[in-house]
This record gives sequence, C-alpha cells and structure tokens, in this order.
Amino acid sequence: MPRLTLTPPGDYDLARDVCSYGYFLLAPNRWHVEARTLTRVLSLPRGPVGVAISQPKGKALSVWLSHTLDTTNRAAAIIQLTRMLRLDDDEATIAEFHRVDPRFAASGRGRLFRSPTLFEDVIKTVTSCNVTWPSTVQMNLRLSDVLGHRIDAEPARIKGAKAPPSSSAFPLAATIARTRPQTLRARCRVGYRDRRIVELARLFRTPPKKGGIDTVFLEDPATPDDAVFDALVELPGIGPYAAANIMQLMGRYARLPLDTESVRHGRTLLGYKGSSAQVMKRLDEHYAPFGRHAFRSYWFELWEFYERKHGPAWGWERDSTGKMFTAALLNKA
DNA sequence: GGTAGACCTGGACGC
DNA sequence: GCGTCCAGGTCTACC
Repeated sequence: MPRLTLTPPGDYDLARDVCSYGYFLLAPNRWHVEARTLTRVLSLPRGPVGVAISQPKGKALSVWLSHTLDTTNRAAAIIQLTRMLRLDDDEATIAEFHRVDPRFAASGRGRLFRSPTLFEDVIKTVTSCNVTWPSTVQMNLRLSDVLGHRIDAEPARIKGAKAPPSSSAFPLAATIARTRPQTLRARCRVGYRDRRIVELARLFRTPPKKGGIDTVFLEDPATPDDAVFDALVELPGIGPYAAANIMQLMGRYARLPLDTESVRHGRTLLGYKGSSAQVMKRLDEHYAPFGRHAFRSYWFELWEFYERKHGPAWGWERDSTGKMFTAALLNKA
C-alpha cells in the first residue's frame, strides 16, 4: 500500500495534537484509539483518497494511502494534511504560547486540530450552532455519507483498528451548492440550517468580484482581525460565536467564541456570578492578558477539565465518550 | 442599540 | 409508546 512520510515539528505528538479539539470526533475523521491512528478521506483535485495517519516511532508521520497519487494530488494532499494537523505551527510558536501561559508547558499543548479546508471548518461550525454535540456528530456523519465522494479502493490500512475507516469524504462546496435545501434537511437532518449551508457553499463557489467569499483576503495574515470578523458575520448562519470560532480555526486566537458552555465554565470553575452576558464579559477580561494566545489558554483550560472527567482525549471513542459533551451532562458531572 | 420569539432536532422525562 | 419540555446560536421584527 502506498505511503507518504511527513516530518512534523520536533515537539509534535500526533495523539495529543489531533485529540485537541472536538472536530477529531466529527466525520469523516475517525480516530482509532488503540491504534492511535487518524483515518479519513481527503477530496483532492483528481478524486478522493483514503488516508491513515500514525506516528510509529514518535517522530515522523506515516500516511498510508488507499492508492498511489500523481504529482498534483500528492501536493494537494500535503497542503491539506499540513492544515488539518497544524504542522505549520512550529516549535517557536508553541514555545511563545508556553511563555505567555506556562501552565501548558509540561503537557506541550498548543496546537488545535482543524479540517483540511476552510470550507469544511465553516460548515462544521454551522452544524455546531444551536444544537447539542450528539446532533453535531450526526449531521457530519450524514453530510459525509449522503453527499461525500466515496473511494472505490480499499480504505487505507490501520493496524489494530476496531472500527472500519470511513469511505466518504466531506462534501465539496460544489456538491452542496447544487443540492436542494430540502434534501439536506431530510437526509442530513440539518434542520433550519439547510438554506444557510447551501448559500454558504454557493458563496465559496462564487468569485470574490461577484460577491463570493474572498478566502485569500480572509486567510492573509496581514488582514486585521476586525476585518476578518466583520466579513465572517456577514455570511449566512454566521453570528458572533461562529465567526470567532472560525477565526480560531484560521489561527487567530485573540477573540473568544463564547457560548453557553463557556458560561458554565466561567460559573463552575472561575466562580463568576450574574447573567450570561455578565459572565461572558468577565471571561473576555480574564483571558485578555494572554493576548494573541487567549483562545489557546481558554480552550486548553476547558479541555483539561473534560480530560479530568473522562480521561485523556486520545482515549475518547466517538460513539461513547465523544457523545458526552453537552452542557446538561457536564453540569451534572 | 437592545430584546423577544421563531427556527429544528434529539434527548430526557413523565405518564 | 407517546406527548411534552428543553438546550443550543442566529435571524428578524419590533420598540
């Protein structure tokens, strides 16, 4: 079976750095606990490919492929894997975060898992709004199963895996753009998000000059945070929370995506009292000193709280532990 | 500028 | 097994 080898930053730990944000539990991603391997299908210019990513000797990453890639697809696969795994967050960046917030220096935490493309991150964020986590899991499973391109070949191999790897990719913007909202609602159970998801897909397919999303402008590090935020909240289905969440997925950590779970965290761990709006204001003030690393400090504080309840994240199964993250259950905990 | 209510789904709960 | 209630962020209408 063909294979790619990727050299990550010297401090990279696949299990820690993949199992660092909830999207590792969302289809088409599949984390195999015992094999400590991430599988999924990537959509490449010349068709989908199944990948199985592991770190056998604690250094280089092995990426087993369902079939051999030509030069174009190979280059595209490396770009997508680099984005998803945050391989471009180098040691110096993570060390800077640890200087700002030394609480995470020992664990080495600093990288946050994301999707291979901005489009997938935006749609995943929309599926996480106004819904409990198990529904988000289901929506992404169905989106991939119903609209994702399937691979014909055997999925990439995984030593010691209990669950089969998925054989569908996340749907392309082009596919969703030509799907009827009613189909999304009926078959993917996305509810009232149906039109918003189709509109977003169409905006991703439309050139910026004709009113489409200007991904170059959004992803340019020189673009100020405020300009990115203003552009994102103009999009259908994207409010202040979703915009801030998409920004952290883009590597902009100064803003906090605050939701009801943040309020629970502020009340139970930080002892804040008052209305939700008051608690959110205090949370913003609390993490402001961490500057451009604010979200990392907030998130890993929250993540370690989850890990104290449920064990290390690399041991979470999507269909059991991975479904437990609802405010109601956490409040009981 | 601030706020109330609708939008859907799925899980919890009571009967 | 059925009905009711509730959680969840965004959007629109209204003040």
